[in-house]
Amino acid sequence: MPELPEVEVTRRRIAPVLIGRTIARVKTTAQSYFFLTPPSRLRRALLGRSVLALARHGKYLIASLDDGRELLLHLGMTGQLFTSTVYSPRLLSATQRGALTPGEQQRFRPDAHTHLQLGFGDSGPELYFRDVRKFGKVRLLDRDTVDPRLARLGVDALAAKAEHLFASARGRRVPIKTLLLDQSVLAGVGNIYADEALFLASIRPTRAAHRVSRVECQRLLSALKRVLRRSIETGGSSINDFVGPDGQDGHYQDERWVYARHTQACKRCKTLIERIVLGQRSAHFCRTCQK
DNA sequence: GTTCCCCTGCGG
DNA sequence: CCGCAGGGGAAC
Repeated sequence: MPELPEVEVTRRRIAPVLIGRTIARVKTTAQSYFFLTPPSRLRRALLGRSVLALARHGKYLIASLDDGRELLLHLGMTGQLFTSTVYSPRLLSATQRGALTPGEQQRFRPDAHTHLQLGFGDSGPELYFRDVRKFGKVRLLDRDTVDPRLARLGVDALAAKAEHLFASARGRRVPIKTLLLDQSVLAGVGNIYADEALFLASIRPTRAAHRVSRVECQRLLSALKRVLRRSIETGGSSINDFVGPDGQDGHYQDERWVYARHTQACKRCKTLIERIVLGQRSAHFCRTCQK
């Protein structure tokens, strides 16, 4: 679900309510592969700690603890990180939503999908990490240890240079979209923004990476950065599950050109947007605008 | 390189 | 019942 913009929106809104507060209560669900660090160890390690800084690399959030350790967070497909002061229907299942009378609000109640709850030594809001599908990840990193997942990440997409993309594409026969989604090439790009950037650069997602010229790589990366920045500005994309940490939906979905618009007319040329499958993921494009 | 898997819920 | 979902890793 969340790509770079949604993770960055989350980081910016969570940081002020997380940094500098002493963790006084930790609750977790039972062990599952969501926990790369066993929940019992996580509870012990976090108690009494505070967070000094919250950074992002690609789709990972990295909280620096005051004892030199780090907490890695990944939202996977359905991860939601938010505070107890928020309310959003996206935090409820459809059944629960249906039981609400229109306009009714209720405080979030931690449920079986709320895998991590942090309470603090003041009267301020608690922090929740909820994830229905459990594709998200939490890991405690000891001082001076390197997480192999982080180590494999390429340059953050917002900091990348076109020459890097071109060099990474050379000799690669994979579809250009598959290359964009490769986190060891550009960290942070996911399905929505790969499709959107390829549309804006007029390149078909299926084109072999080595057939994308240097100039096209420049256009592609510049389109990608533009799309990512604009999405951050508008609070990210709320198409299925994403809810901002303050409970607000993002609005970038209103500006998309192709993602999940298959069977609808291209906003530029009226050709029907197509949906194909590429590397087990859906890809959306306009065959008139993209070559 | 593909292919399958992890998991839960929604909508046709 | 089936297919689908902003993720990623491991196994052929």
